[in-house]
Parts: sequence; C-alpha cells; structure tokens
Amino acid sequence: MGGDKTAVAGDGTIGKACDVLDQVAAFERPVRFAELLDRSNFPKATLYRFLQVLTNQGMLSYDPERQTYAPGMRLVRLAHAAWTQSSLAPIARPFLDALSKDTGETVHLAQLDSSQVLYVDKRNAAQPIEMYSQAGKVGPAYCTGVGKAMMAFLDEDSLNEAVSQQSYHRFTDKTLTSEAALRADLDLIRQRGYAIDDEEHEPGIICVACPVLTSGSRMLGAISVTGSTERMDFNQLEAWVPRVRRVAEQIGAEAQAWRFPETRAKVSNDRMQAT
Amino acid sequence: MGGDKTAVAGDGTIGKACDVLDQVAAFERPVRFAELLDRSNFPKATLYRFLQVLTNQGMLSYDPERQTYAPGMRLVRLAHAAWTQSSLAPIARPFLDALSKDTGETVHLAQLDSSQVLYVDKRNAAQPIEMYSQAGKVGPAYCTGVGKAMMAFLDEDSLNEAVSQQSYHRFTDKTLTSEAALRADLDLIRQRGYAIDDEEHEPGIICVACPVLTSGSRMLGAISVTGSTERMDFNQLEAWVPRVRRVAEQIGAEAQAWRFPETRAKVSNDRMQAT
DNA sequence: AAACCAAGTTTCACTATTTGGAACTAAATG
DNA sequence: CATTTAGTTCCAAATAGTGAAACTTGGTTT
Repeated sequence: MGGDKTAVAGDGTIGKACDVLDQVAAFERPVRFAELLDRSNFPKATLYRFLQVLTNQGMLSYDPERQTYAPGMRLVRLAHAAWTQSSLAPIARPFLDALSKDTGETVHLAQLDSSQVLYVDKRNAAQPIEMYSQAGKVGPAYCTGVGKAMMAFLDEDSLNEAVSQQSYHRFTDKTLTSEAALRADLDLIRQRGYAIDDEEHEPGIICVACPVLTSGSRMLGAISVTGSTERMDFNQLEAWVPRVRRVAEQIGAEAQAWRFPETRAKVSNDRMQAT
Repeated sequence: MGGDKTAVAGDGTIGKACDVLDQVAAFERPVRFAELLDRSNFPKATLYRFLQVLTNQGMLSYDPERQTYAPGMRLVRLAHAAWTQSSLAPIARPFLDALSKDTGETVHLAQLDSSQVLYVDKRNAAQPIEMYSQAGKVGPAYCTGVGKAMMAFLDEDSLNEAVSQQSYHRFTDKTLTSEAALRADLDLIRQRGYAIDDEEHEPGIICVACPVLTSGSRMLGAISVTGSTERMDFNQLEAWVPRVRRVAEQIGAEAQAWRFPETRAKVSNDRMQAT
C-alpha cells in the first residue's frame, strides 16, 4: 500500500464522493485542485464537478483567496450526531471521568473503524477537555493497547480481515512487525483479558487496555490507561488492570442496556400493536 | 417551516445522499427504515439503496438487530479533519483556556453555518450548569449571544440572508420574535461591539459575546461568556466584556496570520481586465 | 394451522445523470 | 508579448440511478 492513487471506490457516485472527501481530509491542510488531481484517478472534469458539488453541500469548504479546499463544517454537524448516537462516548463518559480521576493518568476510549483505532473520547492527565480535540483521531491498531484489545475479541472473520490490513510499520524497536507476532500477542490478550502496549508505538509510552464487550461477547470498543516510563513502570500500571477491567465491564453492561440490547430473549414484542 | 417533508436537494445524487444523512442525523436516535421513508420524498427502493450505499461507506452505521440506522463513525473521522483545518478551534484553544480560567464561567466558541450557530469549542464553568451546547452542536442564531454577535458583523447580503432564515420561535418571553426586533438589536450590537443574550434562549441563562474579526472586518466567528441569573447579574457579566473583546481580537489576529491571510491588500482586482 | 399483514428487499425496463476527452479562458511566468 | 500552467466549460456516449411492482420474511390475527 504505497503512495499510489487510491482505487476508485466500489459503489457508484456516492462512493466516489466519499473517496474525494477522504482524499481532501488526508492532506491535513487546505489543498489545491491540482494537488488533488495528482492523487486521484478521476479525470479533471469529474474531480472538478465533485469538488463543486461537495462544496455546495458544505461537505467541503473552499477558500477563494487561496483556491484551496478543506473538509467542511457540515461534517462537524453530522459528526456530532454520529458521536452522540453511534459511539460509546456518551455512555462511557461518567465512567471515564471516574477512571481518570482515580488514576490521574491519561484515559482513552476507542472503537474500531476500518481496522484502525478511532479514538472517540479521552481524558488528559491534567485538564478537562472537550470533544473532538482528540476524539476523531485515528491510529494504528496493531501497536496500541486499545487496538490490540479490540482485535483480540473480534470474531474470526473480522479478526482475519483486521490482522491482514495492518501496516506493520516499525515505530519503535518493540513494535510487533509481523502478522504472526501480532496473532501470538492477541492470543495472550484474549486469555488474560487485557492488552498491554510496551512502547510499541511511541518510546516512553506504555499502556494497559481492556475491551468493552456485551454479555454476548460482541466487541464494542476498548478503554486504556496510559503512562510514561519516566514516571512509572509496568508494575504500577498493571496494578490498575482490575479497575480498568471493571470499568470496561460497566460500560459494556450500560451500552447493552441502552443501545445493543441483544435481548431477543423471550421478551419479544418491543412493538405493541393496537387493533 | 413545519414538519413537512424536506425538499429534494439541488445537486444530483450527492446532494440527495447528503440529504439522507441529514435526515438520519435529525432523528437524534437510531432510526428505522420506515420512519425515514415517511419523512423523505424518496421512493422506497431509492431510499433503500441510498441507505445501503451510505452504510457500506461507513457514513451511516446499521444495527442489524434493531434494524436501525444512525450516523456513522466515518463522519467522526472526517469531522476531525474539518475541525482541525476549517474551524477556529485550534487557533483559539489557548485563548479559550485562559478566558475560562480567568472567568470561571462557561465559554463558547462558535461559527456561523447555514445561518445557524455551530459551536466549535467550549469550556465548562467551574460549577457547570446543565445546558444545551457542545462542540458540533447547532443552535439558533437570533436568540443567542454568539449568533447575534456574528450576524451583526456580516456584510449586507449575508446579513439579509441570515436574518431572513431565522425561525423566530419564542423560547422565552424575552426572545426576539421578529426580524425588525432582531435588526434593531443587531444595530446596537454593531455599535457597541458586543452582544448580550438576556435569557432569550433559555430562562436563567445570560451571556455576553464578541465577534472574531479579521483586520479587514471579515467575520470569522464569535466567543461568549455565559452565566446563570442565579449566581450573577448582568453587571457582573458585563464587567467581563473588555476581557472577552480582547480575547476575540487576539483570536482574530492569530487566525488571520494562520489561515485567512487577506494579505493581497490593494491588489484589488478580483476582476481586472486586460486590453 | 392457515391466512394475513407489515416491514424490508429485490427486480428490471426506462431514463436522467454522470462521464471525460478536448477545447477554452484566466492568470502567472519568462 | 509569447508561453506555460491552472482552472473551467462543453457535449455526445455510456453508465448509473430510478421507482412501480413483485417478492420474502417474520410476526400476528382469525
């Protein structure tokens, strides 16, 4: 997966439009028409029209002075709805607050999105934060605590897919850089119920993470507590594991009640019907 | 603008797809196919295909158990890019932190998006009041401090459009419920340089707001400090105005340097004509 | 148990939209 | 002033979207 042009998305016009959005977002800065043209397979006129329409719709914003495109504010509006409805964040919030307060360390809540880690909420060691200052950011799954905790509890098909889509880039000399090594670690994680990140992504950064599961073992996300080797060692960090695990379980239970009822039990009719 | 079905969007397939996204988001809860079908003009099969494709793309998420759709996590990813690049939030962050610390009150940063207030960042009061606002959330412009502060400094065309698109719903008995009343207030705001919200949106909630402007008077957004009538009165709140104004100016200056260079000063010719 | 109903899904002939090569214009450069 | 580069418009060909209707599924009524 080198730097070649993105393959055109599968489904129709809408898929292509989403592709364009991703392309623009990928630059992480306002971007000119020509730059986008290079990196896309679309012919000039086609790309041009896409940018026009998306800008019209507020999905992109256009700066006429600089002639640059950037992701638009309509996305922020929509994402607010997504964050509220489809993420674990609203449910997890009070638990994260408590965990953050108790540990005094950085706490993350993440979900898996196209085999990547998507951070949906966070508490800093220091100050209270708001929404997507950090939430919305993505990171690699194979070398983070939350990523591995989540992958370990995927069903077989999803796991195979996820594992095969990792880049295995070596960030530090402790990074797991092969599918085999990752699978071995995932087995261990599944067995003991939590994952560790021992400076696999950033030097000096260690963390412990637990998956958030429904009672039916459906994996919903993961939470982690992160520390730095300067201030603590693994023994201190692992002491938090039982606490982290309990919080993860609470979030899972809460989520199940609220959003992933998985009931099906015998209750049957959530829809009662007159006449 | 009552509860009738949304008019079909202008531009093509993509516009319609965005419409569907808005429709789903508007429910503020996971929603079933049939519910969406009622509120949209699309025929069954068409809407169905849209939902399929959008779900495929991760713009929506589908819960197979409940058969419900909700805005998808891909939006959160994209919005992160939008927030980082197209909003004032990254620039304003340190200033908001300081302002929040100094005042101890709730602080908002907002931008105008389709004539509505879009909150892009927020700091909670030391003693938080339960209140309607979070990053990504939208609210009315005609009855909020930030909304009025922004509208007052729009150019004439934009102002006319914005003013005409307000709903003028009466939230409290102090809400301005006519275009004339709003325009009068906007004149006053323009003159004194800041806006107030005197329980016009929520009873007991008052605020002062200043616009964020470039040196060329281009309106970029607004910031506000909010309080509750239980703990303070307007005199106390208005004492913060100079401080708020200074922060708004700092943000404006910073933003101009970073993102809205507006240099080009006298270059003038948006249309210069050869020969 | 058979008939019924409602919600969701698939089909397919019809057509409106998208497509993209190429021509065009505007602005930047030598 | 000639030339290049960047952005915009055109239009015939082809693809992709449309939506009425038929079908499937799962649950409820007679």
